[in-house]
Amino acid sequence: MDVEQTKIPQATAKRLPLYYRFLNNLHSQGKLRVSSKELSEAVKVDSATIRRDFSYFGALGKKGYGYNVEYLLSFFRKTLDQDETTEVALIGVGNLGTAFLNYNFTKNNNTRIQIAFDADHSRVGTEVGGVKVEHVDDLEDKIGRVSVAILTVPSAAAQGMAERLVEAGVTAILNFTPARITVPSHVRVHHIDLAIELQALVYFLKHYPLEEAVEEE
Amino acid sequence: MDVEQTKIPQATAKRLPLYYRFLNNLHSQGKLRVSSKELSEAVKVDSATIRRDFSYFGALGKKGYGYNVEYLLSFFRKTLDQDETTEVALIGVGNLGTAFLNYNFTKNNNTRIQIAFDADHSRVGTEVGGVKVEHVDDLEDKIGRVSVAILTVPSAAAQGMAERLVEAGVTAILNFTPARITVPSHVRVHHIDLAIELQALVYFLKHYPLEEAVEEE
DNA sequence: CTCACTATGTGAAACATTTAACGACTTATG
DNA sequence: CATAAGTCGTTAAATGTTTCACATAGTGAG
Repeated sequence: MDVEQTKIPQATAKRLPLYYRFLNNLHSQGKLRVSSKELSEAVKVDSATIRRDFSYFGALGKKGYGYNVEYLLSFFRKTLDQDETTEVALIGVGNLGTAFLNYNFTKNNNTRIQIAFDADHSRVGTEVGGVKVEHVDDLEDKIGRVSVAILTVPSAAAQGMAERLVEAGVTAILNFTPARITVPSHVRVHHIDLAIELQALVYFLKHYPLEEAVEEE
Repeated sequence: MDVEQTKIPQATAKRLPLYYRFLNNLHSQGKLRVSSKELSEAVKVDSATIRRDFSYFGALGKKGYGYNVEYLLSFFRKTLDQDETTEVALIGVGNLGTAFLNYNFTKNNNTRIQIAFDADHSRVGTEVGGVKVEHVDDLEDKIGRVSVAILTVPSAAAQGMAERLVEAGVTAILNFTPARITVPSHVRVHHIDLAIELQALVYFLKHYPLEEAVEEE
C-alpha cells in the first residue's frame, strides 16, 4: 500500500527480478545462506552493487554471515508483489508472441498472460501455451481489466493498436515493434527492439574492444 | 580503421542504430532536412540529448537549419559500418529463434544471420526465413568465421552452448536465455531476459506511478 | 541588406549509478 | 575466551548521463 519506496533507483528496480529468480534457485537447491560475493558471481553484478541494492530495503543481511536465503526470498516476494498476480494481454500471436505464450511465466512469477489477440482468423480459437487466442476485433469486448499489454504485432500496426489498448484501459505496454509509439503521459511504455540490440552489440564489438583474447591451454 | 572514437559514451552508442533507422525512413520519404526537435518527437529522446549525441562526431548540423538528412545518413552509414555486413549465427530455432530469422535484418541493417543451428533433427535441413538450419552437433564444422551469435536455446543448454561458441571463435553473444552465462573476458555478452523485462515493467507500474490519467474528451 | 527567426553546439549544473574502502559486527576455531 | 576470518552496510569518491540555457551563426522574407 505505501508508495514510499519510490526512492529506489530505477537501475536497482530492474535488477530485483533477477535477484529474485536466482534466490529461488538457491532455495530450491536447499541453500540456507548466501553472500553478496556468491550472488555476484551468479548474476554478474558487482557485489558492492548488490549490497547497495539490498540496503535500500533496510538491513537484510548479517555481518560476517551473509543473507538468509529464506528470509531474503520472503522479503522480495512481498516487495515484488509476488502474491498478487498481474494479468497481461498479448497482442500479436506471431513467432515472438508464441515464444512469450510458451514461456512458463507462472513459475517464479507474478505475471500471467491471460488473453491473446491476433488479426489472423485461422489462429483465433486455438490455444497457445494454454492461452486462448481471440480476434483483435474483439479486443475492447474481451480485454477486461487487464492493465499490461505485450505488443508483438507488425510495426505498421503498432501505433493503432497502442491507441486502442490505451482506450481500453491499459497503462503499461511492452513494445517489441521497432515503431516508437506515442501514448498519453500516464501510460508507461518500454521498448525492446531486437534489431537495435543486435546492431548495438555489433557496434560495441567493433568499437569497444575488450581485453585481448588469451590463449587457453 | 581508427579506433579513436572509443570516447563515445555507451548510452549514445546504443541510440545510434535508432537514429540511423529513423533517418532512413525520412530519407525514403524524400525529406531533405530535419531538426533535433523533430527527431526527438519521433524517436522519443530529448532533443538536447540528440544534439549532444551527434556532437560527439563533430559538427554535423547547421545553425538555423538543422541537419541535412542525406549527409547525416551517409555519415552514420560509415560510422555504423553499414557497408560491411557482419555475419551472425543463431543457435536454437524455437519460436524466438524463428522470429529472429523471419525478421528482415538486411533492410537498413549491417547484420545478416548466416546460419542457424538446432538440436531437433526434424528441423535440420529446413530453411527458416531463408536461412538453412544445421544440426547443433555440426556447429564447430559449419560455423566458420562468424563472430557474433544469438543464443535462443533452452536455458539449461545455455552455458554449454556458450562455451562451444567461444571455443569456435565467437566473441559476442546476444543471450536470450534467463541463464547468466560465464565466458572469458574477451567475449562480450548482452543479456535480454524477456521475463525480467515484463516483471520490471510491472514493478514500475506499481511503484513508480506516472502522472494521473487525464480524462480525454 | 536588414532583421526576426531558427536551431545548433556546448559549458555548466543536475542527476544517476557504480565502485572502492573500511568500520563494525558475526561466526568459527582452537 | 581470544583471535582470525568473513561479510555487511555505508560514506565518500569516481564515473557516467541527461538536461538546461544561451551565445552564436545561418536562414529566409521583404
